[in-house]
Amino acid sequence: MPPNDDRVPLGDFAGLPAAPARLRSTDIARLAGVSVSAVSLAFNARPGLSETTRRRILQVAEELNWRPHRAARALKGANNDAVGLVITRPARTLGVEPFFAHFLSGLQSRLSTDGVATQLLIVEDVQAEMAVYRRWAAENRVDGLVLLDLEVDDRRPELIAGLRVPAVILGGHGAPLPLTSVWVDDHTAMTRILHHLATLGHRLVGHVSGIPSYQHTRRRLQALTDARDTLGIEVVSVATDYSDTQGALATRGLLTATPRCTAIVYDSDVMAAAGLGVATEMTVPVPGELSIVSFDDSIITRLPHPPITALTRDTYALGTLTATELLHVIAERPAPRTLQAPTPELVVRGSTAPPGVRGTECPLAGMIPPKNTDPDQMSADSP
Amino acid sequence: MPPNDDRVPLGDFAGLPAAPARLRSTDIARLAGVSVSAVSLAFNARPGLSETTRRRILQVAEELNWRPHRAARALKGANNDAVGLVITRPARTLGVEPFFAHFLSGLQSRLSTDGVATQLLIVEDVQAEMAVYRRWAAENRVDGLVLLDLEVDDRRPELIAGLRVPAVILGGHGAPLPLTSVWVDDHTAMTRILHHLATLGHRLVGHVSGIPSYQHTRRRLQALTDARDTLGIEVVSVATDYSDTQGALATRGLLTATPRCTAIVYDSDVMAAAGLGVATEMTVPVPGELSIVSFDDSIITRLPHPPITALTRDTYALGTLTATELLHVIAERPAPRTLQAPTPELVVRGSTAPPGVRGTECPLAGMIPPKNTDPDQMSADSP
DNA sequence: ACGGCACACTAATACGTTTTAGTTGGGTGG
DNA sequence: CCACCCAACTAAAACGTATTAGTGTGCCGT
Repeated sequence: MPPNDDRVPLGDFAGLPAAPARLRSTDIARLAGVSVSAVSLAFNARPGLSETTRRRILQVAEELNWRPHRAARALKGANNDAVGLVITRPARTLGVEPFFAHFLSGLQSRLSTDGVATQLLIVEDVQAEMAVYRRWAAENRVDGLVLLDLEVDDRRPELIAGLRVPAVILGGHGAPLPLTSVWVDDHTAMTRILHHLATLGHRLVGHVSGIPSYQHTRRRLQALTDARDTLGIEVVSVATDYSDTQGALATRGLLTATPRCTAIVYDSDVMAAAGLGVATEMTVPVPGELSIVSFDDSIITRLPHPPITALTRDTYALGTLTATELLHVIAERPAPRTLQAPTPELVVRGSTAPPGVRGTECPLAGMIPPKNTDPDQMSADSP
Repeated sequence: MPPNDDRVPLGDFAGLPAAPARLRSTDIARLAGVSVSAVSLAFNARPGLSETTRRRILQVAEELNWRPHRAARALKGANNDAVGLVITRPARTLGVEPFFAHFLSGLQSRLSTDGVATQLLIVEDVQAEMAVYRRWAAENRVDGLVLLDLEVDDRRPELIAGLRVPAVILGGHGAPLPLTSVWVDDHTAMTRILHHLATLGHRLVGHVSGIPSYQHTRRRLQALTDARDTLGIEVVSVATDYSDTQGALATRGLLTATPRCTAIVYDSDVMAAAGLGVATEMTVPVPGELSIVSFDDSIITRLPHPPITALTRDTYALGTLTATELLHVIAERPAPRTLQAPTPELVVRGSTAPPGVRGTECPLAGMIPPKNTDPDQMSADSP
């Protein structure tokens, strides 16, 4: 029996509840009076067709809203027009972290200009994450991958390189990596913060750090160690999981210790804001008796009073940069290289001041902007 | 020439830089001593194989990290294990809005339990969005779609229904829709806010609304109109695009008008926080002379001082609910139905109080939560 | 002892493209 | 006038799996 010649190729299905028959390239070919090969050539912009024929084919296809079936196309080794992004943090906390949303927006925005979509998946742990990479590679599901939160001794780059999937790592640096990497100079960035605090006169500084196994956390910690000699600053670091809960807890711990630090640096905006809340609650005036700096900037650091001094970087742009690099890796398969994103700049706001300046009898006076509406204190994003 | 019998099926490629040959079901079949059909039966859990054979096949596949090529599988009409989500808001603002991040987290988290990924795409306008739906449908790229931000005369549901793609709409209600929809009773929710304000004694209330063409915005506006008769409240509404900039602008406008409203309701948490900033800047005490309520709750409403009274809902759960429903629609293709998500509950915090109550000489006294540090207590003090 | 039948499995074909290897038909140079 | 070539197109062979229609077995009841 000849294959499905009984299909209605162009039924008038207006108003019919029955599903319309799927069009195939043969249908287009027939209507355009050419062969299927010609249709393929037209759609892939390959030479071997007269301009008139090509246009006729495309027009017929356009009229019928026909497009090559992507599975059939992928079967021949074509691109998937999709890149994968697997996230291993707990899903609940994901929405809280502005970094992800911004990064994802930038990433997807750049990819969209090439018609590439993002495959997003949330998993429990690194074990599951690696299983997903295996699966996707075996299934040929994505054209490329983005790796987040590179750890110290991370086995994922090796796995992915072995699977021969194009990928870009965010945050990798140091040991030669088998994959292209985009990284940020956290050391210099952290040093900027400490330099600011040292200039103000702070000598004992607290640090509420993120997950210590992440490479970028390590770079920040290294900067703290180096500052001891360079800037004469002593730093007490507390590790957390980036949650506001742990950020608050760590703050409470730092503020009850003696001698008490006069400034605290937070590895994320969420924790910084939570820390500010704790300080307020404990009636520790900010910035009168405690200066607060956030390593990450977002709406969360700009909204509280006082607004929080923070390192600002264009996370959205970091996403587009990563996307551009990934598209390049997919297209050209170049040798791995390491790319540096711009180092975050310090934006001084109301939460930092010289240490030990007591407020008036109203313990919160320092937090309240004076009657005048001096815009510099409120929102100006420059030192 | 026989097809690719020259391929090395099981080369020892350890350490070889050359890409390993892709395994196919024939390779697994040969190693397991069965036919390709048997491999297929094993992988699709179909009857017709002895348990021993099935296990042997699966084990061989496992050892080689082989999995059916998804394109070939999709060619036979199988699922894509991916649903599509097209977003039409400007990419830059996306990261700012916690709603999206939470919703997406919940959605993807639920989908992940079924191994389904999300295809994310950001586009410029509705025109482009509909083109994407057309393309994805023609290409057979996704198993289902999620529609956001349903507008008043929205043509998208009709299009998607015509394309025969399973889909779930978020926010649709009223006119019979051709697709399953998950909606929230914004009318009742808004009425809860207004009731709270009316009880406190407010009579003139400002409203900083979101995009007016959205259906959920319409429902909220209707509640405002109804409140005029029911609660004796007069409401002045200002339309914005959900950005903090426009939220601040609208607030400034409302606060300089005479007579000045004694409370402002914001359609989003970002705008509410921005509004609080403006009020502080203009030295309008909150909640002394101005009460502030946010329609959406997030970390942004909880962090400022005073923390902002808000309608709280589990956006994450809204995402999982939508995902569950979509998976159901994909699997069963039931007739369209309308599903109601839980109505948001009002959480009274420090930003609302009876109108016209001046504070002490320290204008922020009312804003500071008491010594206790229990966040639950901060939000549980309902009227 | 034999038809029948369930079971375990296989051969062959279909899915809808892309690609390779042709096949025309007309023009061109010698 | 012929050999040759090029442009324009087509026929047929992949791509890797799922499925349908079988093919042998061994077992059962009568």
